[in-house]
Amino acid sequence: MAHTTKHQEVRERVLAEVVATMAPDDMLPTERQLSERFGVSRMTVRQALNGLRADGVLRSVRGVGTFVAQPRLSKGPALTSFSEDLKSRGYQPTTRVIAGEEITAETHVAIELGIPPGARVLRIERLRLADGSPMCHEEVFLPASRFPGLLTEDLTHSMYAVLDAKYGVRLRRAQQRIRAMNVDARLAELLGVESNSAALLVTRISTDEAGRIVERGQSICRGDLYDFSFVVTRPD
Amino acid sequence: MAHTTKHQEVRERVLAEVVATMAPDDMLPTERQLSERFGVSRMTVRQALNGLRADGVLRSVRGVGTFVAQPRLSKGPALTSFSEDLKSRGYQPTTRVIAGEEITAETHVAIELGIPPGARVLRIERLRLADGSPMCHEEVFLPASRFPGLLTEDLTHSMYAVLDAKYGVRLRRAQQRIRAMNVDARLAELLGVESNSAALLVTRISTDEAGRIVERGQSICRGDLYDFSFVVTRPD
DNA sequence: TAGTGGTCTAGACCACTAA
DNA sequence: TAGTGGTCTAGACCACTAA
Repeated sequence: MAHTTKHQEVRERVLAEVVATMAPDDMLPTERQLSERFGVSRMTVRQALNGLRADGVLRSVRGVGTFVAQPRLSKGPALTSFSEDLKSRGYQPTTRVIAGEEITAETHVAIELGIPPGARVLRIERLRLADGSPMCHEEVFLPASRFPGLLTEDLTHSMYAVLDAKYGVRLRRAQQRIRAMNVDARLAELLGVESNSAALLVTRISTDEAGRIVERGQSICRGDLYDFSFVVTRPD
Repeated sequence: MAHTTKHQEVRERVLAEVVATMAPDDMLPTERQLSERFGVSRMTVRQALNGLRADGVLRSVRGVGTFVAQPRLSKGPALTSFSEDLKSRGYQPTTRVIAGEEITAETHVAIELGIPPGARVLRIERLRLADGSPMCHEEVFLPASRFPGLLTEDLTHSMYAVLDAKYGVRLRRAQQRIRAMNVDARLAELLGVESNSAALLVTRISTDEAGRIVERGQSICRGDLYDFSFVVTRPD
């Protein structure tokens, strides 16, 4: 893993050299000590620790210190690929690639990807099926510069697996948004439903382990076959 | 709202004085300009903007600028009432009670509530509006034995607040399920949309702090006005 | 080249705790 | 009082873009 910034390096070293040797609730060296030890300013240490605090690895108490957190139970829905999802439910996932092309990003896509407007992006349009029945229509945008040759890969299975195997990119989290929509005639035909049927429109912006935006994806899922379940809790 | 830090104040002022006057994809003043305008250092501006970036309000591109993100009038993963949701976004929530009655539970409702089939339940049907526009249609079932007199209460505001104030029942978590549906003619008229429009159908089973099931609710939310946003993470 | 956001420094002071 | 993390400053340089 190539690190480009000091705070990323500090983060890795804190994990490997400090946290790894400690138990939950142990107190870390102070920020000033870590700053001296790693030869960086305290603000840089804080940038590294803030990431670990946000990820639930550490927790800090003002006036006291910074502690190793209890190992976190995974909460909330998981980021899984369509292929994984269906396999774990006993279906046979297949994929029909409708389009794979390199184009100039529209403004809003570029901004969502965090790249300059006018930059080149890969657009991949696929139909995902379960046991041969269309389940959802998927359109994904990725920065072209980061994934050279992706379009020549086999995209009839998990694209996420290709990103990992070929580019070493592993998705870590995604911001998802769910809306309802009526499908138009073209989508209706692709999905095998009547025109104007209700569908779930799921858009997501996925980031890798370094927090960089990897893809902007959009899935249009058949309303009669798909639902999303999750638990919500009351904030205290 | 009492602000304790400069960057919180900067955040509020950026929202109120800058973002509020702009459209999605518009570019904000530069960080250096904001720093001068608000009389704080650039690092403090960045702390404020970083929060807004994390919240999806802004998006930045290195070498280019910082932009207003597409708006999301979205519901997060917290269990909040419709009334709370809308107030926190600056809308005026109102409620039209369509029905409030005590009936014999249908089998599947009883089972979802964990009460004997044939037990009495309260059925409350309401239309929820924001600034006078219909947002969603709500149908809630509660065990009648636990909430005597609920139907005579004022149900034109938050029902959850009534449950708390009158019965000491506070909802703690809910299992939610989101699907897409086409609205029928009656719902279309209530919601002020065309017949067959897509809507989000959200069903939930809510439990109190003791883990007892309190309600089985169903909201049909206008697809053009509502969405659900949440973050998913990859399990390790 | 000029301008942007991203990172980093070497301090300073503040709020809070006594882990 | 001593020590911690939290905030903030006034710079500097870097990576990147040409919105």
